[in-house]
Amino acid sequence: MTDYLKTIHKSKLFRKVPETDLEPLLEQLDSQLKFYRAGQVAVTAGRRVRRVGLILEGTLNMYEYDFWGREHHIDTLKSGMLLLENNAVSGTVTIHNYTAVESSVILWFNIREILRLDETHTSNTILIQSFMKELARKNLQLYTRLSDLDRMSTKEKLLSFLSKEALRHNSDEFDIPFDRKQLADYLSVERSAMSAELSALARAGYLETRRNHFKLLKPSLRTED
Amino acid sequence: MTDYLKTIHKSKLFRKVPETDLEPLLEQLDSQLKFYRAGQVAVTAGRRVRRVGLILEGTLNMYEYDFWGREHHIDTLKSGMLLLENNAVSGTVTIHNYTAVESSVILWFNIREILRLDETHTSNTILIQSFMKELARKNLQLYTRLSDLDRMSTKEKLLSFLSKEALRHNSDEFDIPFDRKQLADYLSVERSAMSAELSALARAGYLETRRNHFKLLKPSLRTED
DNA sequence: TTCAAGATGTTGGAATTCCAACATCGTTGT
DNA sequence: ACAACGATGTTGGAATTCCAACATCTTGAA
Repeated sequence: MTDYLKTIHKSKLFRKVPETDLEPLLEQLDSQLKFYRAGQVAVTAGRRVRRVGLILEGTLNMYEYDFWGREHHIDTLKSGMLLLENNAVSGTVTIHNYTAVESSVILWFNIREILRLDETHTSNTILIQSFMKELARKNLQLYTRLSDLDRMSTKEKLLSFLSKEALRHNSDEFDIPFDRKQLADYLSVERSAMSAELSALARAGYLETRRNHFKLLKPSLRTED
Repeated sequence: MTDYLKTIHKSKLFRKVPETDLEPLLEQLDSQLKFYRAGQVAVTAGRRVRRVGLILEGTLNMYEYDFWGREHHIDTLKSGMLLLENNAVSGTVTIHNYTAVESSVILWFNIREILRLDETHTSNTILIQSFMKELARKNLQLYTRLSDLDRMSTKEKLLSFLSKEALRHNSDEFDIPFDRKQLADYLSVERSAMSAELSALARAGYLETRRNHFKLLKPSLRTED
């Protein structure tokens, strides 16, 4: 564990815990390091979850099997991210599987331990604050993508995404963090069809784009061309 | 406030707080009741959020405006549900608007107050537990829908949704909580096209359905017909 | 029981999207 | 400068979805 104390202390979750409190806190949380080889299954769907995982090193693939046994990719989790945080808090069974795609290290800890009524150290409160912020951050992130996918056409998905990017950058001109293929995956549409739709939107005067740079155009401005 | 103490105590969030602790706790949280007429705007996008809202009575419409000024419905919030919980925790600005669709009552309270390092009453810890569970529950709910929408065709969206319903009911035969129109909205597809796709799936041997009752069929069983 | 309204299924043409194939553009390494 | 490769844009036919219109089935009220 001591080998990874620095890494743990760099994570969003434990960053604000005073360095001297970290080791006893981890002990209180009944935490444990586990090492996974590339390809090794870390978590299988169907198990009741008690501990949260914090990825210290490596990358995990998060996926699920449907009723007909087909595998579906959900997300790729990288160093610094949590896993099973929701099931651990709510004490539910996970429907997801997790496999290491490269050699990985996970810190497992019992977050509910921190909520015990009789233990109220400062570092406990700090950890709870950080943990809640992580849950809230994830919620907002899921809401954002959900509102992009909750559209009936590629055009509307694009406009939804670009609208929020403009809001996020507080400007009608901005760079997006995706290339075309990544954007198509994010919106769950086919790359070349999306590319065609972007061209159509540009022709229609909604925007200008080149690579990952975008400029959105207001209808009122468009008519003044 | 006293008029609504019973309602508050019935909510998921405050249910587990001892009844005698409730009123002082609400005071500690700097809480406040607000009343909204039908049609009245409760929250406008762009404001930094400090308090969480708990809907005690009524219904709110949650929506956003895109860059081009078009309004998009996000969700309909009913009695017992929280609003702005994520922005309040993370201290961020909300991009959503909320309007009362009928006469409504909201309890506003400062959840961060509960996380102050110097205040550690039992009821505080209980509230934090309930609040975290709500965040986690919402996260799981968003993940569920997201994985249904993250498909390229109506057929795949349906199979994803039905798979998880089967898992949830722990049975290949179950009732879904939607009628056809609601299901189409949930999956962001057109009702009649979805209806046609369901018929096609039934013909192809994936399932049997009548109204909101479904029975999923395994390929292996299908071939034995 | 009958009727009316709502829910569901079906159909055909228009529009969109998928998909594969290929052209063009940009970047990187030599 | 040039070649190679990856990213992006374009195109056409197949497949899917939208959309409107209508038929049929269910449910609840009279």
